[in-house]
Amino acid sequence: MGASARRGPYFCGIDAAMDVVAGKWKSLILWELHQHGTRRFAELRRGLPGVSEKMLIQHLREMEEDGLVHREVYHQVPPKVEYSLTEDGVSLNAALAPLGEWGTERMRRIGAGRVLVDGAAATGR
Amino acid sequence: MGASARRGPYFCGIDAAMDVVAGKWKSLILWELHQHGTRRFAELRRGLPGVSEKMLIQHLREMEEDGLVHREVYHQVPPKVEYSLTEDGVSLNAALAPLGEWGTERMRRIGAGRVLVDGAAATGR
DNA sequence: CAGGATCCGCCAAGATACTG
DNA sequence: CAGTATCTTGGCGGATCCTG
Repeated sequence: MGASARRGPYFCGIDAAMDVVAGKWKSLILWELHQHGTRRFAELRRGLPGVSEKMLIQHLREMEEDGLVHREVYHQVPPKVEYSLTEDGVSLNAALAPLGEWGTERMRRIGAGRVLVDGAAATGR
Repeated sequence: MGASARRGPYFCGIDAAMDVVAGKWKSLILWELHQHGTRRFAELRRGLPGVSEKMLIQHLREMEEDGLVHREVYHQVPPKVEYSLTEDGVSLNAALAPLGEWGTERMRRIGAGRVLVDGAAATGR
C-alpha cells in the first residue's frame, strides 16, 4: 500500500479532517486545483515551487484514495494526466477557508509571510 | 527554545494556521480548553486519553509561545497551574469549526469514528 | 502536582537515478 | 510527460525514570 493514511479511528471531526489534509503540500494542492479547476502534473509542479516529484505524486495518490481528487488519464503519447477536485475536495477547500483567513490575519500581525502566487494573500488565503 | 515551530515563512494563511495546529493533540487541547474555560494539567491529561505527560506539556508550551494558550501559575504547595485560551486561541478554535463539521460528516459516511467525550459528536466536532 | 531529562522507533519528506 | 524505485535523514511522538 502506498498511502500512509490512518483513516480512523478518530477522536473528533477535526481529527478526521486533519488526517486527510496532513502533509506538507496537500492544502496547497487543494488550493491550486480550486483556482484552476483542472491541472496537469507538470503544471502542478510549477505551481508548487519546492515540491519534489515524489511528494507531489504521493500526495496526489493519497488524496485520490481519500476521494478529494479526480485523476483523468489520457492514453496517448506523450502521456497526459489531468487532476481536478471532486465534490468532497471542493467542500473541504471551503471548510478550510476560515482557517486560511485566521492564518492570514496572524501572518499580517507577526509579519511572517511569503506570497507564493500573486493574489494568494489578497484573496484571504 | 524547545518549541519546534517553523513560524514562517509561509506560502499562505492555511500554511501558517496548520503550522500552529500541527501536532497530534493540539486541536483536542483547543477543544478541551474551549469547553471547560480553564483546566489544570492533570485535568487535561484525563480529558485526553492516551496523551503522555511529555507530549502534553510540549504542546502546551508551544501553544503558549504561539499565543494561543494562557498559563497561570499558583505558587503554592502542592503546585497548581491553570491553562486557558487566549483570544487568539478562541478565534482559532472558531476557525476550526467548519473543518470539524466537514470531518464529522466524512466520518459519518465512511464510518470511522470513535467518540472521545460524550457530546463531542453531537456538537458537530 | 506539575513538570524535566533521556533514549529510541518510526515515518514523512528530501535527494537521486531510472522507466514506459 | 508522468511517473517509479531506493537510500537517507530529521524530528515527532512514545516510554521510562527523575525532581522542585
